[in-house]
Amino acid sequence: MHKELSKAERTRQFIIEKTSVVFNKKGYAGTSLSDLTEATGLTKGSIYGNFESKEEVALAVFDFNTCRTSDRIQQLIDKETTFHNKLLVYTKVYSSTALADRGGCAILNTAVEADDTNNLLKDKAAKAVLKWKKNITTLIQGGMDAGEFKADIDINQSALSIIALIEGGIMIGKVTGSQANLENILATVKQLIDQMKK
Amino acid sequence: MHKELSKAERTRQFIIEKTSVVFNKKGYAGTSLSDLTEATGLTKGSIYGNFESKEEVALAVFDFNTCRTSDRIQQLIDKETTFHNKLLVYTKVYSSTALADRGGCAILNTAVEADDTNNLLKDKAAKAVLKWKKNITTLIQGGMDAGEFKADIDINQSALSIIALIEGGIMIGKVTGSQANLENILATVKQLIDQMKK
DNA sequence: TATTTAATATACCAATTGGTATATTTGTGG
DNA sequence: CCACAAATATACCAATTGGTATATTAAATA
Repeated sequence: MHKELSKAERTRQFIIEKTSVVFNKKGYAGTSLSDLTEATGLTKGSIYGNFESKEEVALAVFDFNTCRTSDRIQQLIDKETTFHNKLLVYTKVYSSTALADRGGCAILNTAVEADDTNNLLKDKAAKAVLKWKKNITTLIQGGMDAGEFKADIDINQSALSIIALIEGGIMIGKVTGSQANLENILATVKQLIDQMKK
Repeated sequence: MHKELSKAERTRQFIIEKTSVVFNKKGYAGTSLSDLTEATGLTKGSIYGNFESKEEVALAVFDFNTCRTSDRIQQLIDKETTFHNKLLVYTKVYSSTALADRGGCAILNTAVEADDTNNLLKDKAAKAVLKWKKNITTLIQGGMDAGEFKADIDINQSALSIIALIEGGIMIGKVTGSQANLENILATVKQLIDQMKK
């Protein structure tokens, strides 16, 4: 009889979860192996038994961090019935949790650090942005097809602008230590979405 | 007779200029003293003769990088006569140079890296954001006072949203390697500014 | 030009880095 | 409960890290 997850698979997952915050806060270059052993309580040997390199841990952690939030968002979107309300989920989610104690948005952190230094991480961040964009454009298109939204919306521009506002808003909110600044920017996202309605 | 700049002051400036790109690309944690000696052609002793620490170099480099762009932007703003055109400078500047080879926006890079790791750098980034915000609110207020803009504009929200769009846009443009994505987002900035007009 | 001072280089430091080979422990099927 | 394999820990490695004390060179001054 085999278990759902082997011991090794569980340890791998354990390492990913325990190091996800420190990687997101300190970045790839700023996180040392000591940080990893400290966060997990495991030794270097144990970590290198489950991962080839620090980079492989970071890549797995990025997937964990992004899936974590995108899964949660998708759940909330599925609950909503109108496309307008589905889109508004983004303003609500990031209003409540973005500045919490997990180090902010993994996509933003990874994209900014990796774009000139690490192609594997950069590619992952780019794919995450484009997947997010795709989700938004699908929702807008759905709203247009359903007659809920105007017919002349520039879908790409709208989707990219929503993402840019949210990511820029998180950066500004975190660095200025002001939730109010983030809320102000999310209000613009809401206006953008409201303007789509017929 | 004393020169404009002492030898030491000139060397200090030389170090700042030569290391500004590597700091902006690799980040504070990712930049080593070897990077600094390599970029300058000087030795560690020489660098530590002019700076107390790697951190002090990074702080000076941040000021250099931000002044560099803000000075250039201010020059372009001063040339314009209407407040509408003054605001539009931001869309034009970041369209042409943001993704160039200097590592992107120093404010964005520093804010994202430092917000959980280095308070001195974080404070500098926060002040730079707030100074930028102040410049924009002043321009919007000027446009309102001059009767150029509507009277019911939420100045803070507008200023913060313009910054968020630009910074988010730079992040997206760089990580996806697409100038077009950035242009799309800057088009939204332009729309926001256009909507202010009476 | 001689002297002093400022600027830079050399040579070192302990600590930490990412990584690995080997030993030990733990869990599991027969 | 034994044997085997998988998982983890120990003990090490060379290289690099940020930083410093001292020696050397260059520049200013008298």
